[in-house]
Formats: sequence, C-alpha cells, structure tokens
Amino acid sequence: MTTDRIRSLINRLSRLDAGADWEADLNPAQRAALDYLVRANRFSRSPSVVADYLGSTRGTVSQTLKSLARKGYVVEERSSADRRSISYRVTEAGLREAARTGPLAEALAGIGEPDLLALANDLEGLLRRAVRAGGNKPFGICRNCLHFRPKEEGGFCALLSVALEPDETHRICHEQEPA
Amino acid sequence: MTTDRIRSLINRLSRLDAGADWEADLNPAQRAALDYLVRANRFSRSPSVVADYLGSTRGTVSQTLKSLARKGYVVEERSSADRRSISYRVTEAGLREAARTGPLAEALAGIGEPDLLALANDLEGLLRRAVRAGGNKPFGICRNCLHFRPKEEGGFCALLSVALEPDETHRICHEQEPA
DNA sequence: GTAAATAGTATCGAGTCGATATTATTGCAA
DNA sequence: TTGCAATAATATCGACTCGATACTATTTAC
Repeated sequence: MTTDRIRSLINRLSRLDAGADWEADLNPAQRAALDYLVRANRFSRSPSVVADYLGSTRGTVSQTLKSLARKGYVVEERSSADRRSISYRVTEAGLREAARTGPLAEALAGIGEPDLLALANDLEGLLRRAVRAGGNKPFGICRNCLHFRPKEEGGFCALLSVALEPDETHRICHEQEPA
Repeated sequence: MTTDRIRSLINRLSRLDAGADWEADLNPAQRAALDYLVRANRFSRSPSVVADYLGSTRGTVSQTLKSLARKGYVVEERSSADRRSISYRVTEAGLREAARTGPLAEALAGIGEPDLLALANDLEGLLRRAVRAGGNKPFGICRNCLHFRPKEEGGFCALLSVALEPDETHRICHEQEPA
C-alpha cells in the first residue's frame, strides 16, 4: 500500500534527522520544543501550549522546557497578569542551537526551489488532514488567521484585542483559526 | 526558508503519528522497530541491522526488541550457522499490532492514489539524498538490488548465493545496493 | 592457535512519556 | 465575599529510550 510506504518514509526521514540532534546536546523532544519556541508568538510559548503542539502532556513538556532552561537555550518569563502562567523566551544561544542542520536539511539543500515549494504544499495539506483526523489544533501563522486584521506595517488581533508587530504576524499562534 | 518549513512539517507529521502508538502499548521506537521487522527479509532482522536502519545503537535496539518479545509481538530465532546472531520473527499478534492506524494514515486515506504516488516518490528521493548525506545504508527492496537475479516466480541473490521466495523479493534487505 | 573482529547484552545516567496527585492562582456563582 | 471549580505548572512513579562503556560468547584471520 502506498499509504504505508508514505507513513514509513515520513517516520524514517524524521528519525534520520533526529540523529543530528544528539550531536548537539539536545534530544529530539528538546529540539522539537526549541524549534517550536523559535517560531511561536508571545501568546504561545507556555508549557501547556507547547504540549498541545507537540501532542505531548504538560508534565512531560514542563520537564523538557526546564532542561532547555538549564542548558541556557531558553529563559522563563513569568507573566504579571496571570501569575500561574510562564512564557519561555529563546536566548541567543538557543537561536544558534536551533539553526544547526542535519542530513535532512542537507538533502533539502540539493533540491530546486520549485520542487521544494510543491513538496512543502503537499506536506502542508497532509498535515492539515492529519490535524483534523487527530482532533488537534491547527497552530497556523498569525497572518493567515480569521481574527487577523492588517494594519500599516503590522496588524491587530481581533480575538485578543492587541496590536501586532510586523514580525509577530508571521509567527505561529495557538489561537489561530485558518481564514 | 522552505527547507526549514519542510523539516518542521516532517517532524510534526511524524510526531502526530507517534501519538497513536501510545494508545497501543507501543512507544514510537518499538513501533518503528516492529514496522521494520514486518517489512524486512530474513537476513535483515537482527538487532545490529535494526539499529543501523533506525539510526540507533545495538544496545538500545537490543532492549527494544526484548521488550517487543516480552509483549509477544516478536520471537527470537537463534541461527545455527552463526550462534552469535539472532533473528526476530514477527508473530500474528505483532502483525495485528503493526496494522493499527493513526491520524496520519487516516489523512492519507483521503488522498487520491495518483497524488499519493507522486508524494511517495518525492519523499523517496528526499530519503535517498538524506541517506547519502548522513552516510547511512540505503536499505532498499531486494528486487531493486544490484545483486538480484530474477528467476521464475522468485529470484536469486548473487551476493549471498541463495534462492529467494517470490514474497522475499519485495522485502527490505540490509545488503541492498540500488541497481 | 592465538588474536582480533563481530553479535549481542548488561549497566549507568539523563531524559521522555502517560498517569496521577499536588500546589498556586484565577474566575465564577451563590 | 466567600467558597468552589477550573486552570497552569510541577512533582512523582514506572517503563522505556538513548549514548556510552564494558563485558561475554563466538567466529574469522593470520
């Protein structure tokens, strides 16, 4: 069956790529969390949200983020508004670590941009379907959201009623609903 | 960058799919090993080879296979030719367990066969590149190997000098070299 | 016939993971 | 306003992965 083949290919690719993580002092879960934090906006960097994104649990992610913090790749930032919640900010060292590449990145580097874009779109469609099938949240880009209102350079979130920096509108948001 | 996007997509898809493993009593590593064993030929089901395939180590895989054996999904078969080596055979229960599907399989089920084939081929090309970049062995299908000689229903392996059952020629071999 | 290579395992420490329980804090309703 | 349920994060438990290292059998090479 072709579906089995694809499942197996995706898992093997991901597993090969994970091999490179260990060479840094990250394990795959830590790497995945760090990658997410780099791309998430300021409303989406708490343990609960990361757990949701990774399909894991708050308990596990809490530990993972604490170990990233011990290594100096992220720092805790407690909110003054809601003192239960914590937001993790990626440090300079964390950004450097996240930028490391493995065999998968090298393989992708050898492919032309048109093919790359086509593949990205196919995978994105597949992800959308898988997210629906699994009942997960979409976690899309702020700018592609139902509640996004463009405004000069940046934008405005009609759900949270906050102004958005230009940079922020390209980040992942846990509240995102595809437009 | 599109390459980052693809890396992230592949990892997230694989992570979403892994969520379904826990619902069975398998973790992702056990699932990956079981999936491999189902598709591997009789020369390729030892701990060392599985470790090679998964990009892991003999020690880890040894434990993983032992835990699959405890759960009754595989059985040890010691070779009489080389008494150091062990081959793991998947049981009926193991086959049933391996056939379980997750959100990724559901998502794939909703896509037409032509698109599926195109995606499978793209991913296969990517895997080939990643394997080269990472210095891993290709682990291809017996039938597509340099040493494969078709013969009536089945075939013959010119490397190992053995006759191959028809079924065997479609399985993964650790000695495979693309023709 | 000894030495080196090979196949598999045991063990260690750090960490993931699901499950469960616990502590703070916030929000709502009577 | 008090009281209680919901929420955010964490602690803890047991099974397991993972890299690293050390160890045992067995085979192969010189």
